[in-house]
Amino acid sequence: MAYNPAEVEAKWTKHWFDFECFDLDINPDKPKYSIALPPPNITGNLHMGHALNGTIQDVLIRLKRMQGYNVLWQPGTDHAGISTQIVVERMLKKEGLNRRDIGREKFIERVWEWRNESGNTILSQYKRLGVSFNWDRLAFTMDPEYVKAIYRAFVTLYKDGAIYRGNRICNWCPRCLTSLSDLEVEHEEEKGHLYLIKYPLVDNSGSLIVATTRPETMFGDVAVAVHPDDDRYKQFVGKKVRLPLTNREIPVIADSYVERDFGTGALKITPAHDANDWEVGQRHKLPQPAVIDADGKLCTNDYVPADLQGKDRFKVRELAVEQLAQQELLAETQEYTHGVGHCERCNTVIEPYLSDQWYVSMKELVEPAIKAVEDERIVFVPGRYAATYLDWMRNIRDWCISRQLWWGHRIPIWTCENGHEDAFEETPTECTKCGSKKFEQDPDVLDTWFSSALWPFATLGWPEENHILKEFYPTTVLSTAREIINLWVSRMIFMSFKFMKTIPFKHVLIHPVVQTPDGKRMSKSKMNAIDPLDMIDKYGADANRFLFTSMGIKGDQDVKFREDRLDEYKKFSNKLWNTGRFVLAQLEGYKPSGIDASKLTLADSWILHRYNTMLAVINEAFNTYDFQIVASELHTFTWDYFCDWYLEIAKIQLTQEAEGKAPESQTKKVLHTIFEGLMRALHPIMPFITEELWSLVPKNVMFEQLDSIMFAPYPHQDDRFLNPASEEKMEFVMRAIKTIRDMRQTFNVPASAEAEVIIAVENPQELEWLEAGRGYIQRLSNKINPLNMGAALKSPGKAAYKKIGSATIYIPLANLIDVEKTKEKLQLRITPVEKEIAKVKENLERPGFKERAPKDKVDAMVQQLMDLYAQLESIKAQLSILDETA
RNA sequence: GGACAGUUGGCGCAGUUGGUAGCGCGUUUCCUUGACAUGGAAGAGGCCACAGGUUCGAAUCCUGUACUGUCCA
Repeated sequence: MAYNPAEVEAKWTKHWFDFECFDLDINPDKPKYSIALPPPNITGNLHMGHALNGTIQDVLIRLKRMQGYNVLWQPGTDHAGISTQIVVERMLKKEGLNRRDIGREKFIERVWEWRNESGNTILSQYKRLGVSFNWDRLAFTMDPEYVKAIYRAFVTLYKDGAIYRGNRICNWCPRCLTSLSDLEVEHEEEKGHLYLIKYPLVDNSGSLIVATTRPETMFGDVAVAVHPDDDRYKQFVGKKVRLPLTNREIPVIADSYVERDFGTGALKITPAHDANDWEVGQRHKLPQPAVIDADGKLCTNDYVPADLQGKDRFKVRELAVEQLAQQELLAETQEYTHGVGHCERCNTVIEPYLSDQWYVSMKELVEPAIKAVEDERIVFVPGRYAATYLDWMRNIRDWCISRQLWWGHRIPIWTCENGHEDAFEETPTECTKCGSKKFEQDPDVLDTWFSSALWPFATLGWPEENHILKEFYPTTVLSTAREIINLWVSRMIFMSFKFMKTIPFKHVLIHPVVQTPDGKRMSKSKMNAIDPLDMIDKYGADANRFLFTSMGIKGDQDVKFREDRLDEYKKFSNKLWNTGRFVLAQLEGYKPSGIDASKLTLADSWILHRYNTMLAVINEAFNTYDFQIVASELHTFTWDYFCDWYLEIAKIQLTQEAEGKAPESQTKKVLHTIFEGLMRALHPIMPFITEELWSLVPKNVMFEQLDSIMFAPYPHQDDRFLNPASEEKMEFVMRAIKTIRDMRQTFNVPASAEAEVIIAVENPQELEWLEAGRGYIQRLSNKINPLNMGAALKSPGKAAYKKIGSATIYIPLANLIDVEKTKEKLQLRITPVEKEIAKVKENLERPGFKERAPKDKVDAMVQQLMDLYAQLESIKAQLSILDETA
């Protein structure tokens, strides 16, 4: 019977909500653990990054809840100024309207309507993953309480002089019609051209050739700059050139900003349309004529030739180049690849634009935030990302926080009729300076990241001081993507120091980027993104979560997404399911009770030992966020040890017991202990299937009362069941079994044929071990009859044989096999062993080895060589026996 | 241009302090045995990107090169 994830997932999602399992429960006696979910944007859809990150956080939250912590996982969304505005503007466009047609107030109403209908899509998508958010605490950056926090923060910073208005070049998106911070600009390598343009000297003594990628800005040129030490141009400094196409005269200046090796070493200076040029212009007190407007069109003013006014900047680039060529002022056009800034949201090419914007001064804010990471009060995992963060923070520039949008938090700066400007947390009634009652509010809104920067404490109620903030702040872990380190993590840290006087979180987990199977970044525009919801439909939420867990944190930067890995974990879900069906069938009517350690069989002791050592390993791996280890340990234990070996042995023990051939065993108790515990151990990773199976397992009274496995304790190593000796014994027995299986196949003994097996054992201890495992050997080595084991047994003559330890295993071949085929198979085994022997011999005979290497290493290698010789001899002897048989 | 990371069997990845290279998928052979064919058993398959260096010994440590990816300019 196959596992059906859809059914189980729907059932338990409903149960968890019906029983309010996800509501915040504050128990003052428990230690606290908290995580603030990086708020997805209301226009977003769940992508692989969300799914991976959501899984990591949920694994931690479920683990800590089971480990007895009082956990808070704060969910919510952010209002995403630009993205949301774009979405609603697009809807208006379909109605033939734009936002100015309906006005600011109506427009914002429309945005709220859209948000209330569609803004929680991503949260319901998260639900499919099984995340255990505190769903009763959903927050939104436009909630009235949250807005209070933003205005408190803004006004405080303003009063402290940390927020100021600046007139300078900002990143401008001519499509969104707003400024952007440096981080919202994406640089892409693009093939363009480097145009070499002749600027004739006014005194007719020749011309300077300047290099530019943007000839359309030339109308705003106010100078040509050369490096002061550049001998090629020294003589021209102070002279004037005539700006082509306009005939305006501009000076040649010297500035060490110019790179002599770039282009021709002569640079046009356009202060209004280039950030670096703006600085050069400031130094030389040059004017800043604007020639491109907010829409990205050439201005209608005296600087721009009449025939180009009002035309698009890219069109003008073509036209200008054409005209220059006609006038023989275009010296050369070179192919040139360079980085071009694009709007992160709409991909329009960014236009550097001179305007008034609001800035946050970073210098002081950043200081404690840098120190906290240097002192490791905040730890990045993997640690190398601390360098990324510190590098950014140490070279940080002031933050442009105003956006020319309507959707967002309107900047709370008000100016009275007499021109007095101030910041207010609430709409002012009276000017603080002149008592005027007439005000106008700044039209711009705040950068969405300004509000996100307050997320960890604003969601907990700040600026109100309440017990939740007190109990759960600072949060424990922040888990996020690395491209967000500068954009968000850094800002949360300095805002937390400013307003909470402490760190916002202790550990910052940076998860890998989920790439396409061929190692490319997934993106909607490239149409190569894989939808995690499709994957959940196809393979189940638990399989997806297991995959994400195995991608883990560890040290990886990128992981390639491959669907066949999901298929593997779907199979694992199915394996668990069927294991559950088998175990539950055995446990019908079983009442949990303690294990009597004195009655354990070899296999019982062994599996209990393995189980408990695994628990120690995964608990340790969780502490170091090494989720790969957690996933692989659980997978290996479940499948390779519990299913492949113990369950098969349990069948033997239970049959013998049922037939009265053995005394009452501990088998059911062991099956119960391990299976029940395994469900709890797997639960943080695979919440659905473990909840279903656990609900069916017989449980003790305490567990029976719980609404969910998520409230049961997480298993940990129980020292009473540690038994390393059982491992040594059992491994020897398993080796014997594997050897017999191998021999049967090597010698082509048909699976249906009963074979006699004789094991001669010199070492009495090994004989004892094999005797303890006699029943297992007989059954698991397939159709063995009879099985003779003893110290003084002799070779039965014409038989296949193989040595393990002091034991020689014989299988009389009689008429069981095809001699020629078997010889071929054996021949193939000689070369690898001979190669190995040569390698080890080379090691041993290497000059200096025996003298310098530690003795145990030398001994081990000698032993190894002897084993290899024995193997080789054995194969050769087998061949000669086969020859005789033929 | 600067920084970080990766390069191990056909594919995706593990390899802790240097000491016979492991796992999953795929592949070959065998097995319709009452938990599971989304399964079980046994195999085949690798000079660990390249070039130097340290060492008795390097996938592992150091230096450089190439390619891939990401972040920041």
